[in-house]
Amino acid sequence: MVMAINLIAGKWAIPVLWHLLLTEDPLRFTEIRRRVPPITQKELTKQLRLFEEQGLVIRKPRPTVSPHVEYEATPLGRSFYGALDILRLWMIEHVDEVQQPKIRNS
Amino acid sequence: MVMAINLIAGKWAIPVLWHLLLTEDPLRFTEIRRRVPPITQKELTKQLRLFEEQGLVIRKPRPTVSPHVEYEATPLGRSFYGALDILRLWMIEHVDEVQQPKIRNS
DNA sequence: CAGTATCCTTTAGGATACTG
DNA sequence: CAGTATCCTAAAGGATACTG
Repeated sequence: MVMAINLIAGKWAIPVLWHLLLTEDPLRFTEIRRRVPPITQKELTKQLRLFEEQGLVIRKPRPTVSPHVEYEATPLGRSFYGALDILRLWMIEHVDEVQQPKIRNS
Repeated sequence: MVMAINLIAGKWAIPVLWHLLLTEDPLRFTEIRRRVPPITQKELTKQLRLFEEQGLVIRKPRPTVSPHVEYEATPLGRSFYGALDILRLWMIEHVDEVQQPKIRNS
């Protein structure tokens, strides 16, 4: 459980993965960046490398005339859709009941 | 979705919440610590305060002869059980497919 | 276009000592 | 027993400049 949560920990993990799960098609680096503002190049690169290492996402360089790189969820990545969707539904149902902590104390 | 994940982000959030969800009974501070090693007093206090602020857990001081404090999941906290269980089941099913990243790069 | 490299600030979290 | 307070280190993450 903790391991599963670690996959989607980090500020940008869910937004990035979610966009890759919402489409059948691969997305280009720049396109992901456009859909997940305001993520920086550094953080997007880091997150994609991490997903790739973990096997949730596959990287596909396209050495065409206008060279670019596409990213796509693997079957393992796609198997995570249900868990994310449960979290999404829980949030929709309970968002109003959750109190926002003044400071995430320290 | 991101909001839901933030509730259970942090190193000790899931272990602490899970133990409170697995029992009907309130748990004492020291009992939680015993079940979630090796959490420090500081981190357990911080996490419980955070859950309390968010409305997932309720704090019940018992001013008895041997004074102590009990913690219990609220109905809102208990409503999170399903989401955590999905993550648990996903992990059980896919733990072997996930590659451990060498370094959680930076 | 899709990255690296570097510098910097903020936050998380551990260790330890102390207290009503 | 159930905390605070303090100090410290490590990790996360932002900003910016550079590159094959």
